[in-house]
Amino acid sequence: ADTYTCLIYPLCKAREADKAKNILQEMKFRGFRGSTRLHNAVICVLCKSKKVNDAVGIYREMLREEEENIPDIVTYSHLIQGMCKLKMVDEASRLREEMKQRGKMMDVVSYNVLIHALCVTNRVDVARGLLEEMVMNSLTPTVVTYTALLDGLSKGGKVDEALKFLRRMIERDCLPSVVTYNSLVNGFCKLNRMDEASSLLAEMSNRGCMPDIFTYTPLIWGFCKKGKLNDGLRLMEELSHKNLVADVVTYSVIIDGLCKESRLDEASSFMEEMREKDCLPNVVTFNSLIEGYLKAGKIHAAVEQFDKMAKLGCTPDAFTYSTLLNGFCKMGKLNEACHMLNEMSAKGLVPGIVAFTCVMDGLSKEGRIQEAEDLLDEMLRMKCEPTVYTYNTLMNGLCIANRIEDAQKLLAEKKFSPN
RNA sequence: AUGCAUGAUAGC
Repeated sequence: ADTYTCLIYPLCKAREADKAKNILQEMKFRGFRGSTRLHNAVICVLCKSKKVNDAVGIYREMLREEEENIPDIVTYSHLIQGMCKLKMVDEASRLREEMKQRGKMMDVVSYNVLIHALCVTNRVDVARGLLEEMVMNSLTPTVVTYTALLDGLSKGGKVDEALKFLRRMIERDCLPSVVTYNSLVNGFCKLNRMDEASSLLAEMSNRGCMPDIFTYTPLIWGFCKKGKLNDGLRLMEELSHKNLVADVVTYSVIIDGLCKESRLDEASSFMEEMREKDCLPNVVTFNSLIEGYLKAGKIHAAVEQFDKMAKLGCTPDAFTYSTLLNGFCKMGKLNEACHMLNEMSAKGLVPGIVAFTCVMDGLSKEGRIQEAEDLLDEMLRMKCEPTVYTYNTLMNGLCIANRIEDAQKLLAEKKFSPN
C-alpha cells in the first residue's frame, strides 16, 4: 500500500490524472484500501483536469465501500469546485445537499469554494446569502471569503459596493490581503476609473499589502485602454524598480496596447526584452502582434509572426484565425480570406464563430451576399453556434443588398436575441 | 504539503 501511495502522490502533483486514477484502481483491486487523503488527492487532480465525472466515480466508489474511505469535507470541496468550474452549478448544489444528508458540516473552506463558484457565475446575491448562512452557523468568514465576494462585485462592475465591502472588512478586523486589493484595482481599471485605481495602489502599499504584478497588470491595461500609453509604460518601469518581474501576461498587455496604437517598434522591443529575460511569449502575445501588423497593413510581418509561433510550439487558436481573417477582409483581401477558411476546413481545423463572422462581414460588404448566406449554412454544419454578432452581420449584409424583407424574416425567426 | 480568493488578445 505504501508503494502505491508513493506512486500516486507524485502523479497527482504532476497532474497525471488518468495515471493516478488507474493506479488507485489497481491498488484497490489488489485489496489495499488506501486512505481518504489519497482518494482526495486523486479526486483533486481529476477535477483540475476537468474530469469531474471520473472524480465523481471515485467518490461513489468511496461511498460503496462503506466504512473504509469515508468522503470528508475536502472530498466535497474538490468536487464542488470542479463542478462549478465546468458550470455544473446544479450538480454542485445537489452534491451539497448530499453532503448535508451525510452529516458533513460545511466548514469555512467549503463555503469559500461555493461562494467563489457563485460569484464567477454571476450570482453574487446568492453568494451573499451564503455568507449570512455561514455566520449563522457560527463560522467566521476569512479574508478569502470576503475577497471572493468582493471580486464578484468588482467583476460585475459594482466597484463602489466592493469598496464599501473593503471598508467593512477592515472594520470587522479582517485585514484585506494583496489579493483583495488587486480585485478592487482590477474592477476600477476595467471601468477605466484610473484615478481611483491609482489611489488604491497607494493605499495598499501604506497598509502593508505590497503590490505585485497582479496589481500592475490591470493598471497597465486600464491606461492602455484609456489611450494613456505613457502611463502604462511608466508603470512598466515602476514595477521593475520595485523588483517585480513582469511575466508573459504583463508583457502581453503592454504589447497589445502598443500594437493597437500601431507603435509596433516599441512592441517589438518589448518582445526583445522578453527574450533577454527568458520570458516566453504565448499565443496571446502573438495574436496581439499579428493584429498590430495587419492593422498597419504589414501582412508580411504578420505572417512572419504566425510562422514564428509554430517554431515556438505555440498553437494558433480561434483568436489567431479570426485576427488573421479579419485583417485580410479589412484590407480587401477577401479571396485570400476565403481560401484560408477553406484550407482550414480541409485540414480539419475549426476556425471558430468569430472567424466565420469576419469573413461573412467582408463578403456582405463587397456585395457577395449569397456567399455570406452560404457561410451561415457552413457554420451550422460545422456546429459553430452563430451569435447575435453573426446575425447582425448577415442582416446588415441583406440590407446592403436591398433585401430588407429577408433581413426582417431573419429577425422574425428568433434564432437569436437581438441587441 | 489532502481543499478556497486577484491580471492579458479577435468579429456587426
